[in-house]
Amino acid sequence: MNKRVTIKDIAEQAGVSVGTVDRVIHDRGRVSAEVKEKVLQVMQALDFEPNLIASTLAFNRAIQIGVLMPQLHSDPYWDLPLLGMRRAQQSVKHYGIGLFEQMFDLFSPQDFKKSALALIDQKPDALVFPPIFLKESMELLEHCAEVEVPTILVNTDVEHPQVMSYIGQDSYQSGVLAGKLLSTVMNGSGKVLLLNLDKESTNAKHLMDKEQGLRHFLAQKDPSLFTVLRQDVEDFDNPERLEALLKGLLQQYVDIKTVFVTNSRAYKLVEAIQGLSQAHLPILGYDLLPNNLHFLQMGKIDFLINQNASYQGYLAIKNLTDFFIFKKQLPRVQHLPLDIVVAENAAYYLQREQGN
Amino acid sequence: MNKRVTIKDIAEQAGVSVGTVDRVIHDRGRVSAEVKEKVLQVMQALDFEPNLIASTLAFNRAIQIGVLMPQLHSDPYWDLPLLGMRRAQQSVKHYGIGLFEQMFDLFSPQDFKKSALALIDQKPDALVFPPIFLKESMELLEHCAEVEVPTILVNTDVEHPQVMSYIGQDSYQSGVLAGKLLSTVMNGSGKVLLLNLDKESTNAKHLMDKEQGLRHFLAQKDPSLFTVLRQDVEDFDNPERLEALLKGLLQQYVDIKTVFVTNSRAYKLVEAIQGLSQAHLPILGYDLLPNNLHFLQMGKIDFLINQNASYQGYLAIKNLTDFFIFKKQLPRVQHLPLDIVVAENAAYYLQREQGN
DNA sequence: TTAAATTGTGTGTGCGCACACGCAAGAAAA
DNA sequence: TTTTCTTGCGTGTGCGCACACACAATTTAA
Repeated sequence: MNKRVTIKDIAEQAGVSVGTVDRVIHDRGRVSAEVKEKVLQVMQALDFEPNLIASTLAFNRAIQIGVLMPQLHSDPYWDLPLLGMRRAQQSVKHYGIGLFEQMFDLFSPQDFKKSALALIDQKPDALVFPPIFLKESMELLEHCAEVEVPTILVNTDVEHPQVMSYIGQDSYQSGVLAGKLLSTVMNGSGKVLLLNLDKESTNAKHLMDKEQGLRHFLAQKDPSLFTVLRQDVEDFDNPERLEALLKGLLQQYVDIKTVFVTNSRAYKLVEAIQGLSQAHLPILGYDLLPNNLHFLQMGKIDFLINQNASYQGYLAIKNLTDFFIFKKQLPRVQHLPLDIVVAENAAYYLQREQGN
Repeated sequence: MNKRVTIKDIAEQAGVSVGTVDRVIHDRGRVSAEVKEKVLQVMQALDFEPNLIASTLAFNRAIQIGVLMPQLHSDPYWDLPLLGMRRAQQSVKHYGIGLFEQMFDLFSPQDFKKSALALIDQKPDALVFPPIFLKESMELLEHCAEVEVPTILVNTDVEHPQVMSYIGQDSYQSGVLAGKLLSTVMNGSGKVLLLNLDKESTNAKHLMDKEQGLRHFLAQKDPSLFTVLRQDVEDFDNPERLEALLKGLLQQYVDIKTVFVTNSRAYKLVEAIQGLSQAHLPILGYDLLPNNLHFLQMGKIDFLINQNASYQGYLAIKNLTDFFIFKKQLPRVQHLPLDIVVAENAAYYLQREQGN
């Protein structure tokens, strides 16, 4: 049990005071070149690792993380990352990490902009948000650059020097994975109905990437056996229209063997076609929303790909703690696992979503 | 930003000294009933949460966790939890958490016993081990009870009052999951060849549970369509015998449509039957060993169920940190997710195994 | 009845570090 | 030359808590 090396040890060994060592460590200047060199040398020799516990205690400053997220309960998917962040905050609050939450209307770029400004006004030490609206997000990042606020993006990535880290899904690959799963249930050939149940522009990039991934996978398997039919539905909250649409498509294209819902709204499809009595139509969707899980257990949904939305939020806060408290470098991109969830292993993921 | 409540605040409010508050908090006695009551009341009223950072700093005592694991590199599976523990230790070492590692021969109960005694002699503050040998493990737990060392089990659970927590897989459910996956690739009917590539007794319980899970799932689907053929192979390190065995079985039972390798040794099967030229035989195995992943990418293995062996070790250490440092209650049982890993989503899990 | 043990309380020190301040010596400006 | 700045160091305090110790007031034992 060799005791840990402290700055006091360094000071003694180097023949200086702890104050000087401190100045070297924090590069505060006011140290002669020779002394600085000597101290660094001793630190190296003794393999000094600062005691982060003592450090944070002495630092004694609150770190406020600004969080800009869609209004809670406006969409079940978007609740997940926010709840993950709150859980993470609970577990790191003793480091003095706090959250400023600012919500915006999921479908209003103007509100996003307004909320962003309100948040920046609070002078947070860091910022976390999903760049749902590209133009407004770039403006926000510019603003962050000016006031030097490091930023973590969740859900969607965007290229900008101010972005310290992106935490989220790999949409293309999740399309590939969907292709793999769907092809195993299609018995050799058939058509995949790809349903985008989303408003234009909100997630355009992700949806396109998923489609690409799916198509590439199926093409590489055998383009003559597998085909894809895409259908965009902005009016996804209208069950009657959805049912009619699907009924029509299934009549028109008898080789539709399976449905790929490209976001977390598979449950809306299932709800809409409850009445449609016909042979089981395998459905693949995304994310462990309560409604999705319900239909998964009932056998109405066959696969869910879990994008770990809750964990995205959790990680964002954890990473910022690593950055501020433990002085760690963060990776520019962190893709989360694409969990394949079926009825038989859903319980574990659900538990994790809630507990972390 | 309402400042956090400190024991000093409590002391002032209660009209006593901080020493007294301290005695109340730690229940050290030497406080009159009325004063104690008053202090507790004030703590409640001010919603006092101790500053764990300051607490661990002042506590200033190393906590040593005894780790009893199979010899490193004796079996690729068993490396994973140990490496997970080491990673976890790195990330919590500033709390003064250290590991005493003691290795034992995976196939020798005597050596297990000897190593256990050696470890206990070091007087660790807690103990982590997989109860591979039931009898010897119960003895060890008795010993732990005497010297009052709390214990966390990994990989396998055992009922004993001294067991604070079990972290591991749910074998039965993983058999169910295997059944689900295999039935989707069997196209409606067929025989599953269940291969236990293990020495008697080492993991008997797990293997039986998995078989049960598989059988129950298939029976509930349709017992007339799906059958299971079990084959135990202790001599799994002999590729020739393995190849001959499989060849024979495939000739004898032409309806074998898929193979379920019940532990991490699927790669041994694949290596053995490389030569066997025949139609693709879907294989399901366990765990993200390098060899397994290699064959997964090549398409020789179709599914791996990830039991998160590395994460088991990681969690064990993390949980003990929560227990000792953050005074958290631990759940008696923590089942880890059963990740379904295919070539298309393997990368993420691999990354996590290495990084956590 | 006196000595010894116990109970109830306050004070003080240290954990390792961050940071403000003080102070001397030399450099630059007046 | 005197004054003001700058550079290069050391000292001191505090972060919030754990724990040892001191000491008076009892209570118990001898």
